Order: sequence, then structure tokens, then C-alpha cells
Amino acid sequence: MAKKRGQKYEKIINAAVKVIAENGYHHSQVSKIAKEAGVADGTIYLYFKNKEDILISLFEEKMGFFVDYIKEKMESAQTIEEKVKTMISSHLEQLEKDHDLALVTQLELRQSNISIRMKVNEVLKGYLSLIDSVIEEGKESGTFDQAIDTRMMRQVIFGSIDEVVTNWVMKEHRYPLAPLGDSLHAFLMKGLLAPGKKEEYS
Amino acid sequence: MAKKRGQKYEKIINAAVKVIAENGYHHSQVSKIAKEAGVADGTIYLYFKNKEDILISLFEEKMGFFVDYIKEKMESAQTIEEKVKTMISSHLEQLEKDHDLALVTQLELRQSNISIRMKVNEVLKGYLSLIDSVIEEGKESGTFDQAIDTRMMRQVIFGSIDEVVTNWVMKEHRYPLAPLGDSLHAFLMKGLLAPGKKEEYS
Amino acid sequence: MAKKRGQKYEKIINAAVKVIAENGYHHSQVSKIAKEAGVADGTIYLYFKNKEDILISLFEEKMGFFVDYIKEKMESAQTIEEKVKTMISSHLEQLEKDHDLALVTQLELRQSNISIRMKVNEVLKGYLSLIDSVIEEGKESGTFDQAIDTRMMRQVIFGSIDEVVTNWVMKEHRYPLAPLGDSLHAFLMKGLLAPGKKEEYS
Amino acid sequence: MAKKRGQKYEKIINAAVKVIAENGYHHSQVSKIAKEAGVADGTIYLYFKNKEDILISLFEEKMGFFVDYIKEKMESAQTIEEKVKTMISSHLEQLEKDHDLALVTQLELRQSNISIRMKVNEVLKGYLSLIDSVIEEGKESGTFDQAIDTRMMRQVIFGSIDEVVTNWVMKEHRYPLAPLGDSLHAFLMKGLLAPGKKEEYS
DNA sequence: CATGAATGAGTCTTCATTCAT
DNA sequence: AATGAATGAAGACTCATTCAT
Repeated sequence: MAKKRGQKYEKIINAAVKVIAENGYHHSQVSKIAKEAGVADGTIYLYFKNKEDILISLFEEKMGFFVDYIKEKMESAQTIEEKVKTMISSHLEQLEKDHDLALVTQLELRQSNISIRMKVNEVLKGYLSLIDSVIEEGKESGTFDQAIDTRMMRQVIFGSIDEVVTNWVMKEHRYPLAPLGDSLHAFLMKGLLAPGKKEEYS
Repeated sequence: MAKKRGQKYEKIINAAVKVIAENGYHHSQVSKIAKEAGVADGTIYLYFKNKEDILISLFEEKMGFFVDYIKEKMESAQTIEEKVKTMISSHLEQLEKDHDLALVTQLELRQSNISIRMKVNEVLKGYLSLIDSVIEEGKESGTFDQAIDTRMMRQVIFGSIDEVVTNWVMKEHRYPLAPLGDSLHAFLMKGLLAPGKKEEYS
Repeated sequence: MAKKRGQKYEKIINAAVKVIAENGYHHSQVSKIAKEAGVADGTIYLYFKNKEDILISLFEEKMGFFVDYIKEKMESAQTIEEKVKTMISSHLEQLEKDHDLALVTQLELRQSNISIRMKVNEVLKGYLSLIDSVIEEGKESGTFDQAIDTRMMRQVIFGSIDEVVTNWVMKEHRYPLAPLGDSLHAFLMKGLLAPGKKEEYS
Repeated sequence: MAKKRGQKYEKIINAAVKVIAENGYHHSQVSKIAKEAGVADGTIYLYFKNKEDILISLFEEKMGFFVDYIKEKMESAQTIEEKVKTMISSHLEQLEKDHDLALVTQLELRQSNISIRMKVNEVLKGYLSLIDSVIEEGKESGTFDQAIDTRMMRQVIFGSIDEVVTNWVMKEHRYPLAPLGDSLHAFLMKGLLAPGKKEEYS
């Protein structure tokens, strides 16, 4: 029933981002999104099952591109340290480039109900797996401390970056975000590096 | 008008935690909270200005006690490392003890509208200041790296702990939370310690 | 149960007039009247059956005095014309003296429900009978036209005075009310006088 | 947003008149009006901003037609006396024809809050201006007494007619209303005519 | 007599979703 | 495929009144 493509599909997703960024999650009615997209209310339901589906699709679409971009950037990284650095910097860069998207993913979409947030977490798994694989690779190559609990470390890494971005959004993007990537990276590396590697890194 | 104390005040707050934990934020009607508290709907409004006020008061009340408990525990800590360890462990312990409260603060209350979340952030500031003061103290005593950006580090610490707790709640408390405090502490310390202190600590 | 006298009874009535004049009928809660009267909410119910009873009693009390005053003034009138003139002037004078009361009787109390207004009409009957008796007297003495329908004339007289007062209240008492009594009287007399009496009067 | 026309618009207005006439102002819930109109509750809000808007629109719609009808009838009147007579008779005739409307405009709508009544007064101004223009015309043509205060006379005329109608409604339409128009007219004319005109008129 | 904390019935309005055209 | 008018369920809050003290 709901076609997950077509130019109107894209139009509606982008309209949703704009409307939510401008009006806030709770003031973003389907009719407002339809108007912004230039379609009739009913048309929304030819492309999306329901309102929840718009939000989840929005996140899938944008986050899919988001993760793909990070992966692509990381491919040119040589060392594991560079990979971590690239991951952090491309995470920050992308969100800094699109204020609306940052506002929607960091603040507005988190006001949605549990069922949407569970689906959002599903989408996030791709990114979390990427982080996991980097940590594992570092541990296997001996660069990272073998004793590290991968899951916990992934939560720390993601939680740290996420908190930094959220604070930046809540401060209404009043300072540049990307520069924070360096100190964030430096800090995380200190915690990640294997005992013998510390000096090298320093 | 709204009396911020009395046994009914407490009863209503605790009823709100239970009802929200059981039904989710969006299905927690005032009448349901009143019923759980064993009072009439109208009685709620003798103690709270409106529904929003219940949620903010809930957070203030519980988070006030939460931070006080952490502060008290930290008083018996001798070294700065111990302080950080105590902070993390008492943060985790408290939430592990009260599953309902953890669910409400980590997931449900974050679905509320911006105005509530702004107030919640105000309340959180007490805790964030505590983290700041610990970092500053560590930097001044030479235990922590002087180069550390306090604000960013506070975000990393809070974001890490918060993410760990949120994951635990989302996994429906299926594993013990407190034990994660040690590795979290170990990791954060590695990032915090001043260059010369790393060996000592190890 | 409800005692229709005592100093608190008077206090509550006067408080009601003040509260309604200041806040409007629909924003005059029983608790507000109680506070203004300096008594507890529950005390109101020792003197009045219910809220409706306060309003009716207010009207009875004030209108009783109002009609008594007019009657008294009319006693010293010699001719029937003077009686009419005195009736109109003392009607206007009394309301001009007490802006709060005028506001309450002309505007606010008319927002009450039908059952109150029916009771209010009962109270008004005393005044309407007075008007009737003056008309009848005029007709019997030959001063007024015998052909006049007493009921209709009473409605015209009361309706005219009432409309003039209401307009004055709605214009926020911005002009003196009493002076209008003369032209009102002159007009009504022209309509009332018997054919042969017109010249005399002029 | 609110479309001020369409057959549903009319349906809802007429349903409101009927429901208010039958149940009284304070027992006329929006859902009751919707049911009577044969539409869903929500449909009301496609045509009216809110409940208040229904009542104001009702008055505007009906009173607009009411005044237009009187104006039209008055056009065929030759003399100024005939104009006054026509004005009074068509005022009474219209309300006598529609008992529900009379009940709503004379009693029920006056129980509404100040903001509605202010708007109602705005609508009434059209009628009051009409009365004013007749009085002015009579004064200019020498038929009416030049000394007459137009504003006061308008209040007397409107107040008299209004009181006569209100009494008729409160007596539950138990007697015919229109016949009262003649004596009302006769009375008002006596008061209005210029000194020299009285004999002519008689 | 007096208090005032507690009660609980009652209603307007929003907005996601449908479906006849 | 697209429209947009119509639907109708759902919930926070007020305030007159009571009654234990």
C-alpha cells in the first residue's frame, strides 16, 4: 500500500524535517507536513502507513545516508586511530551542516512515543555496529586494550558524541561543533589505547 | 495555591512514577494518577498547578534526593579518583534500585514537550555542576590533565553514564547495572589523568 | 438551615456585589466571595442555600431597599406627574450613586441562568406593581388616557428606564445619568396624558 | 479556516437555535448541536472557530436578515409615521413567527459572557442606527420634535419594544404579540410628534 | 458557629485517518 | 494517483458543595 519511493516520498520526508524543526514535534500535524510538501493530506497515506511511519522513514532515510557517509569517509583512513577520528569528525560535520536535521534527531524525535524510539534504535544499530567493528578491530590489532568491554565502550563513545551534539543543539548552535571532535577524539583514545600504546600515541 | 508538601503531595508523586512506568508517558492521564494515589482528580490540583507541574515536581523531588545522595556518598571519598568512582557507582546504584524511577527518567520523561524538558534541564544543572566541580578539583590538584575542557568532559562523563543506564533500561534491566561502573570509571580515569599520573594509577 | 440575617449575611451580600462588579459574573466563584467577605467557604452555606441563593438574596435585599426608597420619595409627591417624575429620578439617582450595584444588576446578573432570572423577576414584581398602580391612579383621576393598556405601558416605562441605565453602564458611567430623567419623564408624559390634559401639561 | 457559508454552516446555525431554545444556553453542548445538525462534532470546527463563534454567527446571521427585512418593509412606507409603525410591526412579526429564535435572542443569548455580548452589541448597532436615522429624518422634516435627544429616544424605542417582546417570551408566548405594535406605536408617536403636529396626528 | 481540605461531575477542542469523488 | 471534507475518540481542569474537626 505505502510506496517507499517516488519524488513525493522524498518531498514529504523533507517537509517533515522542516516542519518539525520549525514547529516542534508536538505541533507538527500531518496536515502541516502535507501543506509544506505541497500535497493533499490524503496523499501522505499513499506513501506512508501512518504518521509514525513518516517519522521512522525520515530517520531511516536520513540516518542511512548519515552512516553511509561516515563509512565512506572511514575507508580512506589508514590507522585505527584515524578511523576513530574520522568517525567522530564526520558525525559532527554532518549534523553541523544541517541544523534542521540535527534539531529533529537530537531533540524533537526523542519526544516521540516509545514505539517510535524502539524503531529508531533499530535504525541506529547500523551505526552502533560500525562503532563495535572499529573497537573490535582495534582490540584485535593490539592497538586497543583487550580488556575493554566492547558494548560498554560503544555506549560510552556514542553517548559522549551524542551528548556533545545535543548540548550544541540546545545552545542553539551558538558555537562551532566540529572543533570539539579533536578533544573528544583525544579523550576517547586515551581510554581506548592498550597500555603499551599510550606512549606511542602521546 | 499549589502546596508543595504534605503526605498527599508525596503520594501523588509516587503514584505518578508508578503510573508512568506502567503505562508510558502518553497513556498516563491525570485521572489514572489520582486513582493510583487514592485521591480525587480535583485534589491533584490542590497540590500541583497542572499536569506539567506534576512531572516537573516529580523530577525535582527525585532528582534532588538523587544528587543529595551522591554528594553524601562522595564526602567519605579521600582521593579524587575515589570521588569519581563513588559518583558513578552511586548514580548507577540508585537507578538500579528503583526500576520504575529509572524507566521514567531515562525514557518516559524525555517524551515530554520542550517546556518540561527545559525545566528538567534546570534541575539537572545541580548534578552537572557537581561533575564540573570534581573535574575542576582534579585539574587543580594536578591529578587530572590541565588541558581538559571541563564542559566537554562533563558532557562526556554524563553522556556516557546516561547512555549506559538508558541501554540497561531499554534492555529491560536484564543484566546488573552496578558492575558496569568499574569499567566506566576505569575508562574515564584513563582519559582524565594527567600524563605523569597514568603510571601511578595503573 | 440558611439564616437570612446576621452581620455575616450582610457582609457576604456586599462582598458578592463587589466581587461580581470587579470580576464579572462568570469569574465570581464562591471562594472569591468568601475571601472578600472574610469568611470560610463553608460559612457561606450557613447563610445561603447555594450560590444561586446568594444572587437572588442579593437582588432581593438591594432591590427591596431600592423600591422602598422610591416609594418613600413618591409619598411627598402631590400630583400624578410628580409621582412619575419622582419615580424615574429616584430610580436613576440610586443607581448612579452605586456604580457597583448598577453594574451587577444591569449587566452581570443578567448572565445568570433562567431560573435565577425568573426569581429576579419575582422580586421585580414589587417595582412593576408600583408602576402599575401609578398608571392606574393616573387613569382613574383622568390625568392619563383611559385607553392606555396598563401592562404594556408599564413595560414601556420600565423598558425605557432600564435601557437608558444599561446604556449608561455599558458606556462605563462616562456621563451623568440623573439629568436624563427629565427628558425621559417629558417623553413618557406626552404619551401618557389624556387628550384634554396635553395642553395643561405643556 | 472557518468557512462562513455552505449548507452545513446553515444547518449548524439552525441546529444551534433549536438546541438552545429547547435546552437553554447552559445545557447546549457542542456535541448536542452537532447531533441535531446531523454532523460530527469535529465538523462544527470546520465552519466555526469555537463555540462562541457559533453563537455570534447565529446572531449575525439571524439579526442581519432581521434588520434587512425591516429595512425592506420600511421602503414602501410613505410618511415618517408609517415608517415607525412598519419598523415596530415588522420587528414584532418576525419574532412572533419564530418562537425559537425569539427565545434565543431575548433570553438565552443574554446569559452568555461579556465577550459574546459585546459582539452581539456590534451586530445590534445596525438596527440602532436604523432607528436613529428614522428619528433624525422625522426631526429634519419637522414631523418630530426638534428638541428630542436622538440617542435617548432610540434607547426608549428599542428598550420599549425589547421589553414588550421579552415579556411575551417569558409569558411563554401565551398571547399574540403583533397586536401590541399598534398601541406601542401610538404611544411612541405621542411622545415623538412636534407640538403642532399632535392635533394632525390625532 | 466556623473552618477549609477534599470531592468529582462535566465539556470543548484537536487531529490522525478515511473514503467518496 | 490524488484530493480534502468529514469523522469521532479522548482528556485536562474548574468550582459548587460537603463534612470531619
